This record gives sequence, structure tokens and C-alpha cells, in this order.
Amino acid sequence: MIRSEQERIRLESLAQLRQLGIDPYPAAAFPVDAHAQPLSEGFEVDKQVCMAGRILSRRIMGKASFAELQDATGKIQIYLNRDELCPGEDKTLYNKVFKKLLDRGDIVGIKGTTFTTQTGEPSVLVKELTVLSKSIRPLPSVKTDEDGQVHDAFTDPELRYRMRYVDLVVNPEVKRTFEARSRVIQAMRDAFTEQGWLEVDTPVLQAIPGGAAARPFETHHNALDIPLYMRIANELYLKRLIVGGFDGVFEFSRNFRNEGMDRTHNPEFTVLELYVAYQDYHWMMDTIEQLLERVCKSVHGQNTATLDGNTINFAPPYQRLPMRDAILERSGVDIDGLDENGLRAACVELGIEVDASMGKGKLVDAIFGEKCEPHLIQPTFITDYPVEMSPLTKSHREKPGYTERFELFINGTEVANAYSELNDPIVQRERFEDQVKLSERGDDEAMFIDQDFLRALEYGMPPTSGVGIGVDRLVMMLTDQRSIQEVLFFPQMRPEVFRTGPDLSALEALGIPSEWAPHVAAAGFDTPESVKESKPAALREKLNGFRKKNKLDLAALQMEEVEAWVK
RNA sequence: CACCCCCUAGCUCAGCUGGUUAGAGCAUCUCACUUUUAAUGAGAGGGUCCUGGGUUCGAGUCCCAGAGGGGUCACCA
Repeated sequence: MIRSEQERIRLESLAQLRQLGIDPYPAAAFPVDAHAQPLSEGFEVDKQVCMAGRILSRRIMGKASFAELQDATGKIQIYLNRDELCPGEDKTLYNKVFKKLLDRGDIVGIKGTTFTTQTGEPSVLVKELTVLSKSIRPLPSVKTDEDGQVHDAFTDPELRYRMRYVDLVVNPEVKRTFEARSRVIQAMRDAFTEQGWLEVDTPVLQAIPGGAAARPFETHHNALDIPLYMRIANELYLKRLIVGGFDGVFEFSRNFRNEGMDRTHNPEFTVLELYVAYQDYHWMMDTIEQLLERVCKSVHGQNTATLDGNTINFAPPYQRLPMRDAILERSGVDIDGLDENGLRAACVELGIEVDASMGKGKLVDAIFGEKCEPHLIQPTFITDYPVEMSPLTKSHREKPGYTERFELFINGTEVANAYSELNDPIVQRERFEDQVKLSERGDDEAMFIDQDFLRALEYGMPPTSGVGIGVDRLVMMLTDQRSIQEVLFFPQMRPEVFRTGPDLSALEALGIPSEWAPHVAAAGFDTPESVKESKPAALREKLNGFRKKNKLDLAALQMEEVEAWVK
């Protein structure tokens, strides 16, 4: 493995720590009794503390030094004085271990006394120093100046997502985002549990990927020798549980969809699904309003949040706008009474692309998505979707051709989707059969028929209202993030190509001098085989060219030497 | 899917119309320094300019292909 200069120096320091009898990775627990943020908030001097964390910076001034120690809660300054740390004759711990062998990024434990420096900074005077973990790789050197300006920030999205651990260490605001995510989920869980609703787990591997219109990931079960699908939704399973007699069930469901990736889509994403018996979609709108206000307060301490420069107000009530009215208002098209051909003509007129596989539902969705969605900034319930778009939804009690469904839009993005659930088994079977027809027309996202789900409905499901909330998107909205990747610890990326690194000793075994081996590897001949397979003349020419290009301080290779390696 | 852009030191970035030995700040190393906080002062080291071809006397720079990433768009939540 080729290591950078800084890494080699750190590895050497690691070896020297061992020589001094210091284990750089000790097994023993280090019981801390104080943390940076609480300590500095209620700061008192002359307090004995035991803390642990990562050294983020060091300012060494001869016999005294300051360092920043970062723990889970934040940073605190520590002060190391040679004679305080080493009261006896032996000053090794300060002069050698702290000043020479420790680096930015190392994890240490300290025991000491709190005090305030001349400049008024709350600090800890270190009396004991324990190495807890030596860091081999240098952290990016992010610095913040007195005006709060960040310098040399670690910002490359690829590096940040691939090495989230580094991102979290050097970019504290990233931690805040994920803490907010946790609070969002906790607030929802608390709200539901208080109502007596049951948190449940349902299958991720499904023989029939139902409950939504999407392309699934397919896998294979060897023992049963059948295809299985990663769930695209858990809806049909939760409804089975309502059939079984629970009044309310919810699940934070990781769903998987084999579709595009962009700043609002990741192949796996989290949806909160909630089903409550004996309720309808009007009740659900009230419930969601109250829930989101609570969630917003749990993150921000108030019921507003800033998003893309807009102030989003999560306090109820939210506007409730039937889809037909929304489309009429924004496009002038009245979808009421238009058949499929009429809708297709309207799309063409509005400049919206259509194709032959699109049924009535998809055509309406196309107009709505194009003309209405971007304008829905404040939380808005769009209600009463055409029946063709909603195969799992109960028909509207008053409006023929529509269903009792709503979606919640915030900042132009769908955040929640809810119905009065269809519980008529005969109608549900017909709706599935319509989906099969769509599938035959080439709509590869149309739903599959789930016979067992129909059987469950035939046993009788109470009137039920259900909702799905896109947790990732909601977190984006509450943390003012523009990309879903910023609210997922490990967003999906192309697999990284790792060069596992050449085996230098194997190269040396061929007779390659140790001073040449790393360069031979760096020049592309990183295995004994690759050396053996090359022609000596060409290899020599390439290596001498590499030597010249990189100005290596080595004698040019002679033909006889190279021939000896290849032989 | 399509189009556009990016890739140079550990990090953030310069590098002009192709032309000496590829630069800066931070980081690293050496030395000095007992209350600093983007510590300071003096000095030093560190590069497969993403990869592979091509054009050229000469390529970080121009051309072609590829990898990776970002953006817009389509599909989707």
C-alpha cells in the first residue's frame, strides 16, 4: 500500500509510541465524566474532569500548548503545561508524546482541572494524558476564523458522502442535520405511541411487490427457488394488520425502488406509514397538520422553518385544495368530464409530453406535476384524485370519478400521501384488474395483483385511513437541505474502485531493490506477474522514463538489472 | 435517457495564447517560544497534473476515448 508522506510519518510515530511502552489502541475503558458542550455552557473553574475526544488542532508554544478537544457534544480547549503534565524529572509525556508523536485527529483521554485563560476561554488544565487511538490519516484542515468564516472547508460532495465519518468530524453542521433527522423520527414515534398505536415490522422481501407503482429490485431465494422483490411499499401488509384487529399500526419502512437517482431520489428511502381504523382522510389531514407542527417544534423549537429562503409555516390549518381546482386554476383545463383522449389533447396543448402507454391517471398527473406542483410552497393538501390514479383508494363519497385521497406538498415537493383506504374487496379486485390492463399496454409500473391481500379484504377491513410520509424529504424541508444525499448518512454511490495496493515485498522478492520497488509499483507494475509479463527493454524504458518524469533520486536502471527481475 | 461542467500536494484552490525545474494558503517536518485561539517567527520536504491514446520539437494546457463526480432534464417519492 502506497502511503502519503504524512501517513508514513504518523505510522512512524505509532511505532515510537509502542517503543515507549504506550499502547496506541488500549483495550481498557476510559470512563468520562464530562462533555465539552455542557461543561462550557455551565462553566465553573476548579472542577475535576475526565474527558475524551479527538484532537482537532494544536498550538504549541514551547513548554505550554493549547489544543482543541472535540467530543460528541462539541469542542473545548485543553491546556497542556510541561511541568503540570510531567511533575517529575521525566518530561517525555509532554516533550515527546504530546509534542512529537500525537497529531491532529488522534483520540485522547484527559484528566484535569477547569480554568479560564487570560483571554477568557474556558479550558481544562491537563494533569493526565492517555492515548486512546492513534490516527494514521490526516484530517482535512478546516479552520474557522474569528469572523466565523470557514477556510479550506471539506466540501467535495463525493468525498463527503463516501467518507461520511470524515465529514462528520470536520463539518459540525452535518451532525446537526442528522440529529434533526433523529428528532423528526422520534417526534413521530412519540406522537403515535401516545395514541396507543402499535409500531410494527413487516416483510422487506416480498413475493409480490405491492402497494405502490414502481420498479422493484429483484432478488432470488435459493431454498425456495423463487424470485423475491425488495419492498417498494409496505402498505398492503399494514392493511392486513388492520384486518387482524389492530386499531392503529405504523412502521418506519425502508423502501427500495429501482429507478433514477437525483437530489430528491435515492434507491432506498424511508417512509413512515400509518393506518388507523374507523377514520377517514379528513381526520387524517387534521392529524398530519398537528403532527408536522409537533415535528417542526421538536427540531426548531417553533412552528416555522426556513427553506430555500422561504419561511414555511407548519402551524395548522393547511390549505385544502381539490386537485381539479388546482389544475383548473393553473392551466385552465377542467379535467372533470374529459376522457382519456380529451386529456391527451389538453396535454399536447400545454406542451406536456405524452406517450401511448399513459392512461387517464398518468395524464392528469402529468398536467398537475407540470403546472401545479412547483407553486405549492406552503404546506398544502391536494385532495380528491381521479380514481384512475389511485387504485387502493376508496371512491369519493360525493364526487363520482374521484377518490378520497390527499397528498401534502411543501416547497413544490410531495411529502405525504393519504387515503380513505379502499376496503370493498370486489371494487379492489376490479381496480387491480384495471392495473393489469395498464401493464399490458406497456406501463411497467402498474401494480401486480396480490391475491392474498384481496383474500384479507374479503374477511373484512374496517373503514381505515392511511398515510405515508416521505421521511427523508420531510427532514430535507426541516433542515433546509436541497439534496436527499445530505439527509442520508450513506447515500447510494457508484462503488469506489480501491487500489488494494501493491505487495512491495513480492516485488522485492523478484530482486527489485527496495528503493525501486515503490516506484515500480507506482509506474503501474504493482504485481510480480505484471513485471514478469513485460518485456525487459520496454519495462526498463518505462521505469527510466518514470524516474525522469518524477525526478527520482536513483540511478537509471541498467538492462542487466531489469532482465534479472523478469527471468 | 440526453446535454453541460469538473477532476492539479493531505485539504481548499491558482496555473493566461501549448514553452524554463507546476505554484499559493492551510496541513506536515526541523528549530525557537510557559495563556494561545485561523498562535507566531525562521527554514525544509511533499505531485502518476484521473486513466489510456493522439497532435506537436515540446502537453497540466489542444484533440479522441474511458473512469469518477457535479448540474439540468426525463422517470419516480
